[in-house]
Parts: sequence; C-alpha cells; structure tokens
Amino acid sequence: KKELMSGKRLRLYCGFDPSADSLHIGNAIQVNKMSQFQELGHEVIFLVGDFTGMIGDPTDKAAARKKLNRKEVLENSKHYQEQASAYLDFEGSNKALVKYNSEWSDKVSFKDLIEICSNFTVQQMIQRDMFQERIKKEKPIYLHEFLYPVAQGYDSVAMDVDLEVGGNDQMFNMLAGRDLQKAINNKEKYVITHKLIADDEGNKMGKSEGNAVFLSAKPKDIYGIIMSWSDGVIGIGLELCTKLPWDEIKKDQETLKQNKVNPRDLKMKLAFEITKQVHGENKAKEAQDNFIKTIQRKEIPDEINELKPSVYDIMTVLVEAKAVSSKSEGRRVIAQGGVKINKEKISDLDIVLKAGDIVQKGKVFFVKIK
RNA sequence: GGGUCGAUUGCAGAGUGGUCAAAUGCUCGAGACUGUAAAUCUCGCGGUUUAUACCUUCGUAGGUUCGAAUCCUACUCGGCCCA
Repeated sequence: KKELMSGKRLRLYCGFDPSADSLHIGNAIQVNKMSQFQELGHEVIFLVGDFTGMIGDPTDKAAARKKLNRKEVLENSKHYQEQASAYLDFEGSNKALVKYNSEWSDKVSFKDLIEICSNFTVQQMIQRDMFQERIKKEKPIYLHEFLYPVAQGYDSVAMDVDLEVGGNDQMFNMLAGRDLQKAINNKEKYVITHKLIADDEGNKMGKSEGNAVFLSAKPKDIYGIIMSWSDGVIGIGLELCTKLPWDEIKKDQETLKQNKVNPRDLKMKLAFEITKQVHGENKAKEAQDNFIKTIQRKEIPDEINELKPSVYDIMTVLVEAKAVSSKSEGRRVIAQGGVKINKEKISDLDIVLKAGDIVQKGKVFFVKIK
C-alpha cells in the first residue's frame, strides 16, 4: 500500500493461459482490475501464458490440457487482445503491453531451472490442498506439475514486475513469483487477489461448471447465461465485472441484502452491464429486449438460425440442428414434451416439417426451417 | 528391478461367468413450479426408422466357454511398498 500511495509508476501484470479461443468472464475480472490500474497511470502487461499453458496449471486438477502449437496460440491470443480491449486500453498513451512468456521461458536451460528450483522446497509444494487430496486418494502427482508455479513465478522475474493480479485461487502461484523476485532480483513483488465469482454455496461460475460466459459469445447469449446464474453472484458480479461507480454498487448490494428489490431486476442490470462492457450499449439493449420477449413473454425471437435439413422429418432436423446429439435423444426429448413446432408441443415422432416452420427444443433452442 | 493393487459408460464409483447397456451419487438434458435464480418434484442420460429387438462399449490384443466387464495369457498405462 505504501508503494501504491507513493505515486510511483508500478509495473503490473496478469497472465492468461491460451487454452481456449476465448477469454471468459473470470478473465474479464482480471482485465477489469488491471484497467483500474491503467487508468491510474500504471504500466500494465497482458501476459499470454503460452509456455505455462503447455504445462497446465494443476490448480484445476482436470485432465492434461491440450497442447497448442505456436500458430494456434497466436490465433487465440489475437482474440484475447480484442476481447480484453472491452476493458483495457491497448491503444492510447499508456497502452497495455502484450507479452508471451515463452519469450523468456523457452530460453531457460536445465542448469538455470535447477538454480531457480532451489528456491523452493518439496514440502511447500505438496502442502497444497489439491496435492494432499491426491496423496490421500493415491492419485498421481506428476513432477512437472510442481514446475507450474515455478514457471509462473519466473515470469515475474523476467518482466521485473512490482505487482501481479489474479484470482484468489492463484495465491500460491503468485506467491511463488514473489519469492523468486525477492531471491533473484532482491525486490518486493506484491500480489493482488480478487474474489472469484461464486455463489453462496461456493460454486464457481466457470468452464468446468458449464455456465461460463465467453467473451466471444453473442450478446444475447452472454445476457442469457448471466440470467441463469444463481442469485448469490449478483452482488459480487456487479463488483467485479462492471465499471459501475463504487457507491452505486454498494447501494445495490445493500438493497439486495435487505430484500428491497426483486433479485431478478438487479441480475438484469448485471447482465446488461456486462453485455454492454463487452459488446457496447446498443447490442446490450437488443439482448435485453430479446430476453424480455423470448424468455419472459415466451415469444419467438426475432433472429433465429436457419437450417436447410437434408430430410424434412423432425428427427433429422433436431440432429442436424445440433439440438440433440442423437436420434435416440431426440426421441426422449419429444416424449417428455421438450420439443415444440410453431409453439405447439408435439408428441408424434414422424412429423414432417416444411419451410418456414419454427422448431423449439427446451427453453432457448430455436431453429427455422429453410 | 521385485512385490502388490488397479484401469468400467462425462466424473466419482459398484459389479467379479448368464438376471449387464452395466447399481448408486454427481454432472448434464427435458418437464412441473418459477424470476431462463435457488430449493423441490417427475422423467431421461451409448447407438439404431417404431423395438419383450439388434449393434457397439467395461485399458489393448488374443484365448477358454453355449455364454465374458467378470476366467486365462500377453501387452500398455498407473497407484502404493521394497530395492
């Protein structure tokens, strides 16, 4: 805090794994946080973790990540920058820099690596919860997984940063950077963690939970997914993902707590603000109108994807429109009343469609026959 | 290298010769109720032109058997212990 207040221009960064072709809302929080620093005149680095991404962060203990080649990484990160620009400024006088950590990590020799690793102990590593968990369950822990925090930590050294931004699940990895920076450059590096977007039960909103918001998504989808979030995230969502003034957020959180408003209304505000941030105000309005119309009033949306099926029977249409993954599934869904044609629930499996018919599956899936 | 245990449908995890497309929980999908919230409830969750049917699936490849996820052999991969 002292250094922050000193007026010194700090160099800070946040890393992003290029594992998907789009940033998601969780990344948006980080980008948003960085943008606040940028506005205060600090130097901001948007780091693409093309090297660390290859290792795969064990923090989410899912299966090994897909390895990407150079070209894919560049492709992905191009989208990243574009999406991040919804919050961050990559143009102006204090523009954010984009860097790739393979730039320096590729060059680290085995000898260097050993040197770097000597700053950490095995005990530090295995003390982490998810490793303890795996030890208890007799699941494998691979040696290279220990290197993830090391590699991430080395980024701090290579860029000689003062500050790193990340989710509070990244605390460990970021502190590794702090230790290294101290040991190698003899400099204090600070870390700022933000809360993760999660509801009261601690369920995260993310990829693995199936309700992730990708910034590449269409306005109406972003809006819709946010509306399906649980109520518990409204307050924190406003706080982390929007650029609304702090006072207003506080006030909203307060009224929410006292049950003075229908949480839905505030959630609509949240959905609107995020959509606006990503796609602009006009698109956000359209998305909101669309939502009110199709979901709240259960009307058929204005814009529907069209499909020219190879055969015009309902089964083929459902499969080809990717509404269901197989004909068996289509049969089940129809049997349970999940398919409507022109607003009429159907039960007949052999219905033949004609051009202009509108098929609906579930609440949100629409397709128009061409 | 030796010993030992293991690999099952998205995940976890039962099943150890026919009753197995394979328990159960979670996830997921549809429906009811709603605010596309949560909670709750119902149904479903390998595939196939209707199915008391067939096909594919229980790490891989062979074998035994009327019949194998289950038994045998080899291989691959992994955990643990010993070295």
